[in-house]
Amino acid sequence: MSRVKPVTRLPRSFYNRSTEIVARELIGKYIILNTSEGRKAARIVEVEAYIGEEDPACHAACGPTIRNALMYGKPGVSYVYFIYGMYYCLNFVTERKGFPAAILLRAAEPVDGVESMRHTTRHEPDHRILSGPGKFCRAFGLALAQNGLDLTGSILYLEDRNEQSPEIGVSTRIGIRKGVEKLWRFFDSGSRAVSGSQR
DNA sequence: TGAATGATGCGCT
DNA sequence: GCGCATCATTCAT
Repeated sequence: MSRVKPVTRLPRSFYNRSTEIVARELIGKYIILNTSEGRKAARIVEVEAYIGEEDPACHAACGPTIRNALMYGKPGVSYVYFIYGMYYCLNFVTERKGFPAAILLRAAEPVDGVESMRHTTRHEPDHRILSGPGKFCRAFGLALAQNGLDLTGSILYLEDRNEQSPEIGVSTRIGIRKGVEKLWRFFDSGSRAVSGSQR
């Protein structure tokens, strides 16, 4: 007798907790995007936490601005920003309203809609298509139009497929100049889709 | 296998 | 004007 594993959509209460805990638990969860183009899904294997005004690498380090206002808002919302003149990065807002924190999605493994993602990179094996925050957004077609989406809605949301938890690796964050010492990068140490090195 | 570099535009001071 | 939570390419070892 086979039992179907329960699949649950992550509720807002999941995001309304300590960002470090949420980031660690996001590894192995699934991100789903439904658009007129079709459905895309991927398994999250790498994230970074950006926590509060005391974190010099956090966009909220200089206090609230128009740009980072979403990080001060309610948890369970997407925060998309444009960087380096070419790339978008997707974040999930965490913690209570008024406390600015978010989790950057850095890498994932393609699950559904792989064909449409493959067109965004050239000569890459499947497990590298989503291996980087800019590459992920490009493959998923995410841009500023997807900024501020409610992750408890039906367009963009995360799923817990109740799989066995992967082995979690921890390291310093990548690509930042301030706040380098914080061990706030979490990844699935068994996944080839993790960006860069695994140390 | 790793380090250096150019492309590129927006938000902030 | 400067700096940036990047990527792909080039050049060096």
